[in-house]
Amino acid sequence: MTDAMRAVFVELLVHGPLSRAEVARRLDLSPSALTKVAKPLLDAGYLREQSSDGQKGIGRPSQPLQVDASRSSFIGIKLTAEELFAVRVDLAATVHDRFSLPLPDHDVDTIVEQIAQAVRRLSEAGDVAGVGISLAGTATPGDPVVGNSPFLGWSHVALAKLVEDAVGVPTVLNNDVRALTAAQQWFGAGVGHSSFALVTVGAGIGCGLVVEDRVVTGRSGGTGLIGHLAIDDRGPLCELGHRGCARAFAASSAIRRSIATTLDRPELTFDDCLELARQGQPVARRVLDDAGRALGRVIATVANVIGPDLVILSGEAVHMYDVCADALQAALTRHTHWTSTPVRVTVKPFTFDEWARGAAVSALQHLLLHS
Amino acid sequence: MTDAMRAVFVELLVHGPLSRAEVARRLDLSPSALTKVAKPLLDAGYLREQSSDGQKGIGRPSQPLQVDASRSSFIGIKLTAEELFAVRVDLAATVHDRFSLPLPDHDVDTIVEQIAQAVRRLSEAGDVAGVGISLAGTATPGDPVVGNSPFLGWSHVALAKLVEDAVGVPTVLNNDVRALTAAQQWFGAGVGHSSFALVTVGAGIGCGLVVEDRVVTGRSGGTGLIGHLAIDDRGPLCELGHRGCARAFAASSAIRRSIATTLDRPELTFDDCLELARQGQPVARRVLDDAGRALGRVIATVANVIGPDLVILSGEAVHMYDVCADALQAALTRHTHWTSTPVRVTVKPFTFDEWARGAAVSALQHLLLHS
DNA sequence: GCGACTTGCTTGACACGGTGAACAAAACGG
DNA sequence: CCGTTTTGTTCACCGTGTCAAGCAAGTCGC
Repeated sequence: MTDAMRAVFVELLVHGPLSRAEVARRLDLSPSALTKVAKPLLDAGYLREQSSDGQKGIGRPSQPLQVDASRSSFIGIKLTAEELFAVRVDLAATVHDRFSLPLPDHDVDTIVEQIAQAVRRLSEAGDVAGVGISLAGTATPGDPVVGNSPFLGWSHVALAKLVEDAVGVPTVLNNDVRALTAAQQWFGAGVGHSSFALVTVGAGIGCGLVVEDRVVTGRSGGTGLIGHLAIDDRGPLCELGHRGCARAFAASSAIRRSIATTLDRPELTFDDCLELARQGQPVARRVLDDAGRALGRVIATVANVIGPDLVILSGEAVHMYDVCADALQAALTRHTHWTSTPVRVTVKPFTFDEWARGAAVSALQHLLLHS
Repeated sequence: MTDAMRAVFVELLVHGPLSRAEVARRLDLSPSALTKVAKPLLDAGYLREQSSDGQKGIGRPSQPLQVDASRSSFIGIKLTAEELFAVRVDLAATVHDRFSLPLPDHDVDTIVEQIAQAVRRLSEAGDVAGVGISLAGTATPGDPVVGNSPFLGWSHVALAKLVEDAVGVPTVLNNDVRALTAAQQWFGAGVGHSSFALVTVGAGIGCGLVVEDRVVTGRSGGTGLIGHLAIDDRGPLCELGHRGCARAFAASSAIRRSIATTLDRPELTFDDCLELARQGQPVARRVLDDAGRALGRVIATVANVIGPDLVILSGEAVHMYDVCADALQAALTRHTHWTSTPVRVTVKPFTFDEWARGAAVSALQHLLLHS
């Protein structure tokens, strides 16, 4: 696998079917290089030649090349405190199968065994080229060790090596938000943008960054630690005792708790709260406006600091967006630096699969680019 | 000039004298490649061979290579509303000469003529390989056009082309903070860090970023727009009407004004104010503590978002650091995300030359890497 | 309907940057 | 003085991509 082959393959994988000529232009290669490079990929079945373009135009019609996505599979696994979610995806990151298992305890051996079981179960349909594991905490592709994971109580656990030994498949670790960012970069709203941010809302608030086509890994794996960004020092308290930080305003649990306690209706779920706000219930309305404002300000802060082309909003609680969109956009405009126009915000609907899918894409990316 | 030659040259330029073997290891090249690559650079006089290492050790002693910094010169120019500051530097970014001119008006032709005059004056001592121009506003190396410069009242001015035509030397534009960041990356505190942030304090508050060894250029050239980051919505007003934004707390003019008006002593300079705070004058003390807190929070925000190895603090007003270090560090610790340790902050003394020097380094970097 | 034109793709000779193996050089240490 | 270690050089070679040329397959104009 030469550099050019990798680049051609990735270009076709990410930017869909393209003619050789077009790929050559994009990668700044000669047309002849493309014939030469595409040949072995076609022979090996990684690429297919689409019959005709359909596009009428002057000159010889192009014969677009396309990646045969079914040519190999990856497994992605997201670890949470209670459960393990696994998916099997093809090269285009389409989910073909899923599986989940409870995690009875946080013992390393137990978890490795559960992971191995999930991998075996999802490998029944055919060979798997790589396994990606994502979790909240410090982990990076290229390092087989989980640095620190508060929710599992782990530090310095060589998880990738243990799993590799157990299942015999190359294994890549990553932080969950960064994995999701990788998925957006190649197969989501980030395609075509060399620089974007992904902001997630859910149990917490996270942020992943892509700068000049590279997923950013900060010092000791920590980037996008915006959950505790201070918004208003008279706001509600978060679990760490900060007053008015972003997650105290906008995390789903904080929103639910705030509305449920004020209304003295402890049975309310998060979605009930959204519904109340939609109906105009004043307390719910106010809490969600505050949440929207906080998110708008978080997004503005990220946008001011790094100047991304685009901010993608996602996470388990993104569906709250339509309830607080006005407050969010207003705050975004208000806090955007005066020399810029507000950054474009794209809302990406979320299913819980996304976390595991991100892990799979993370493995795919790493194995494709660094081996 | 092959890629390898460029890489070797840059490695030697930035990381001082190194033996061929060491360079080969760092750049992942074979030793033989190094002999081959170094030959033409030595012959052309761009590299010199240091006689002996001095380092005693086993094995054949190494013959370190070193860039002959005097081999070529660059001119850097910083434009402000009233004046133009120019310096001539060598390849190691050492300033050898300086020159300044007033800018009678902001007419494009006038300014081009003044720039040409400065370049001619500084070229008397010998040929110049490139000119870099930095200014507050949107400009990037690689684009000959100044997108927008509020203080000059310019938009879409092809300054680089005009200057190139006038002086016959390749010309590179850049935003001033980004140019300063480039200088720190190759010749300052950023050397050896693949990811760092530069925060400047002075008339405004700015921020430049280096992520994975690349100076970040955001959407339409805007990165690090942290001057108006909201700190406390009960704080002082800035000139744009924001209450309690970073520059309303920590810009030098804001600090001076705040102390001078409270004490009703309009004659006080910024440095007088620092002296008062040093002596414990309560009003000055409070204003500078607030400024330190604001800066600490700005730094924490940047550090949380991108996770740099290091934050370099600089700018015309950095010398205020020793007056507000405690407040700054306290705020930094308080607002750093709980899973991280506070980022290391390095204070870089500042002379006004630095802006122009940054412009020169910016040109040097761009011409070396992209041609 | 035929040639002119345009664009896509392929072929084969070739240039060139970098590697690997072998070796020379320059120190140290017993 | 000879092994050991590390640095640096030489030279044959290989592999990757370019260049020039030509073929392929369509549209356009007359």
